[in-house]
Amino acid sequence: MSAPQPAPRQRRKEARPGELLAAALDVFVEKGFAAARLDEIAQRAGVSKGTLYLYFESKEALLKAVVQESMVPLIAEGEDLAAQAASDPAATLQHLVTRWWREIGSTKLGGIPKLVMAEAGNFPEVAQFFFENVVLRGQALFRRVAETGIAQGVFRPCEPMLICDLAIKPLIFNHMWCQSFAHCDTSAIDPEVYLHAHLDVLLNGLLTHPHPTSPLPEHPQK
Amino acid sequence: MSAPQPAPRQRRKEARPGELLAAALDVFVEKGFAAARLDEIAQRAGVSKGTLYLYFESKEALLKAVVQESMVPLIAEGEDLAAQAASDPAATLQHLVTRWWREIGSTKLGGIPKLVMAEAGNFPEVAQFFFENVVLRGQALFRRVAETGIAQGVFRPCEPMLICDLAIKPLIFNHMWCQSFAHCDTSAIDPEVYLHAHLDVLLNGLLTHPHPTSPLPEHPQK
DNA sequence: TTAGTTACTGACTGTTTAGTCAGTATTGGC
DNA sequence: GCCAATACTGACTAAACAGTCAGTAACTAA
Repeated sequence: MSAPQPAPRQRRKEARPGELLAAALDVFVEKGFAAARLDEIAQRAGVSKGTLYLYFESKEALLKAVVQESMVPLIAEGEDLAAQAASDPAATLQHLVTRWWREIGSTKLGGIPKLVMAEAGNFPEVAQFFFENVVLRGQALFRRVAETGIAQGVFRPCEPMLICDLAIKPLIFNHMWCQSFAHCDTSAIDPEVYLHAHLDVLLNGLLTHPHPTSPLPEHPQK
Repeated sequence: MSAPQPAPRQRRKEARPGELLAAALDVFVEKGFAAARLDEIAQRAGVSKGTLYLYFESKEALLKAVVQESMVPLIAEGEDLAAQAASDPAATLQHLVTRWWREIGSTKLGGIPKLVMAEAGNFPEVAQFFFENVVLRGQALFRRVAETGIAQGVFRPCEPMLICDLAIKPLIFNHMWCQSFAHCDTSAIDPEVYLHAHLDVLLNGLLTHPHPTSPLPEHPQK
C-alpha cells in the first residue's frame, strides 16, 4: 500500500487550453453536452475544475471553443483547397466528400454535429455559431462545385444546394447513427462501405451521363 | 385582480396515461430527454408531478412508453401493408418512403430518433428498445422490397441493407437538421422538396434502367 | 348523508453539478 | 536563499430536479 501522494502541481499556462479542449472534445462526444461533467473534463486534462474556469468562462463557452478550435480550421483549409479550381466537378465533389470522411467522419470530430444538434434547442447560441462558422462555409464549398457542374452540363440541372445536401447529409447522419447504435446494431454496414455506395449511387443519379461504375458491394460486412 | 383559484381537481384514471404520453412527447421533442422537466410534462397534461408517478415508474420508463405507444403501432401497420406483396419494387420503395414522410417525417414523431440517438450513450436500454422494436422491424420492411427488386433485376445488384440505408437515413437526418437549425437556416430547402429530390436521385442511381424522371427542382424555395 | 375508496396533490428530500474563491504551491527574478 | 507574482487547488454554495409520501378531495355505493 503506497501512500496516496497527490500528483505534483505544475504550472503550464501555454499548454492548458489545448489540453482542456482535447479533454472536453472527448467527454462531450462520449456523453453529450448536458451529461458531460466539468470535473471529468478537468480530471482528464490533469487539472482541477478551478483551472478550467481560468481559461473558459462557462461550460457553454467551452463547447463553443471546442467547435471553434477543431472545426473552423478544417473549413478554412477546405476553402484554400477549393480555391484551386478543379476542372472536373464530379471528381471534385468526390474529393470533398472523401476529405470530409478522412478529416471528420472517421475521427471523433464526427461527433460534433450530433452534439450541437442535440442541444440546439437549449443552447441556440452554440447552434448559431456552429451554423454560421461551419455549416454555411461548408455548404458554400459544395455549392460552388455544384454550380460549376450544372453549368457544364455534367450534373442534372437543379438547385445547387440540393446537391450539397444530398451529398453530405447522409454521411453525417450515418456517422451519428453508428455512434449511437454501436452497441445494438451488430450487423451494421461499415461506414466506409456506406460512403462508397452513397457516392456511387449519388453520382449515378446526379450525372447527366453516368459513367459506368464499379459494382455496388454485395456483402459489405464479413 | 381575481383570486388565484386552484383548478378543480379531477379523477380521470382512463384518460391520464394517454394525456401524459402526449405531453411527454411534446416536451421531450422540444427540449431533449435530459433537459425535459417532469414538472413541465405534468403541468402540460394538467396534473401534478405526483400523478405522473402513479402511471410511470421513472423518467426513463416514460420515454420508453412514448416510443412504445407512438412508434411501434406505426411499424406494425407498415408490416400489415407490406404483407400485401406489391409487384413493382420501385413503386413500393417510393410508397414506403412517402408513408414514412406522411406518418412520421411531417409530424412531431420525427423528433423521436433525435431524442433516442442523443441519449443513446446515457440510456442504452432506451436505445436498445428503440432499435429492436422500431429500427430492426422498419429495416426488415425495406429489406424485403430491396431483395425483390434486386432479384427482378430492377435494382442494381448489391447488399439489400444498403438500399434500405440509402433510402431512409437521409430523410431522418434532414428532419433532425431542420428541427435543430430552424432558427438559423432561414433559406433551408423545404423538407418535402428534399424528399422528392432524394427519391428521384436515389431511384435514378439505383435502377438498372432508370426511368426518364421529372426534372429536379430548380428553385425549391420561393 | 355518510362512509369508504382511491386518484390526486405538492411540499419535501436527497443528489447532482455548474460555478466560486480563499488559500496554496510553484516559478522566476533578485 | 528570499520574495513577489500568479497558476493552480478543492472545499464550498446555490440551484435545479428526479423521485417520495403523508395528506386531501373527488367519486361511489348504500
